[in-house]
Amino acid sequence: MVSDGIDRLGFLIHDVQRLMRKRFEARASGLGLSSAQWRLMVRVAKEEGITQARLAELLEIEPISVSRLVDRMEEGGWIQRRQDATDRRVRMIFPTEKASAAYADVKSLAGEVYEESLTGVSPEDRRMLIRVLDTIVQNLTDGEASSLEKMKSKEGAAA
Amino acid sequence: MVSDGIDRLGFLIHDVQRLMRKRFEARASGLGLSSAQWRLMVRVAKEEGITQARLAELLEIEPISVSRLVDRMEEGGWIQRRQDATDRRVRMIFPTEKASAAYADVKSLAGEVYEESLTGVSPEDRRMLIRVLDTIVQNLTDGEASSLEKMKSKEGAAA
DNA sequence: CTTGAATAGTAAGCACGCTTATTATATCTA
DNA sequence: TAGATATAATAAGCGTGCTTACTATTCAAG
Repeated sequence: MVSDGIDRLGFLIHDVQRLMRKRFEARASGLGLSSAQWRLMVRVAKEEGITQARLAELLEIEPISVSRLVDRMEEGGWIQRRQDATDRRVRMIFPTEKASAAYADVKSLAGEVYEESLTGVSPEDRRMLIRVLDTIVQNLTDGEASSLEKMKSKEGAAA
Repeated sequence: MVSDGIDRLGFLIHDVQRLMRKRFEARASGLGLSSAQWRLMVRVAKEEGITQARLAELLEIEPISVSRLVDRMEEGGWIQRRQDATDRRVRMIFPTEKASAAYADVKSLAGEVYEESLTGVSPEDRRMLIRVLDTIVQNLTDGEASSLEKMKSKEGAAA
């Protein structure tokens, strides 16, 4: 019954995440960009001027974690904080020239890691993998009251 | 070509790992046991008296990380360090009564998290998921010279 | 036996997540 | 308008990983 390895799921996911992060960071180490910083950079590239609070929502980490991540990325010259003219509480985040220049390179670097990870995995299995991982995220997100009201267009599937 | 979502693989794996860890720790918080501590406890349960160096190999973390994890677990009353009679460099790790008593409960707790994660996923897809994750681990482990000489019974598949 | 390399464990200090608490500013309400 | 409440960001301190450097001990040569 459990001999299909489901009892190893947590350990496997943990190992896969660790190994993928490790390999990505080994490649990106020349740039001085960590995987956490890359995740944030993707959001900033998609929405320049995004606030830290919004980043915390999207990345699903705490505002304080964003604050310190942004500290280090500002030091590293990847992003820049700017005041919002209408709300002085807010810091808007913009990518620097350096970030914009590196973006495509880092993205293809991430793609390489994914390809290497999936060597020998058929296209059907790849699709299924993504589908199952999406399902797991949904299963673990629903009913967690994740401080987001994103269940707008989701109905009928919840237990 | 990339519209199958493979370009999200890293983010997905990251999210799944984070959510599973979070849910596990929410359940186990009453016990005061983190997921890292649980991973170590499993190894100690399987091989009482295991050394810290061996734990570092099996968990694939650095010896210093084991050292501090063991510090906290000793404080928490989960494990006990004992001297090796024949080699005074070595610390052998033993589970405490408390650990042995909690083991089965925590294990079934982990099982619950896996079940909840996989709600709505067919048995075939579950098997495939485990198989693909195993493949990814192998893909990312081979050629990394992971300080382990575990490629004893592995031949013919390496690039 | 003594020197030198290897091995087991730890210390110090960093990255990135957390919880809890604080400051500054906006907004709502009485 | 004044006071309460909410929101954006940060501070302090912890857990778990890392790198680099160190101590203690064992083992291998000579």
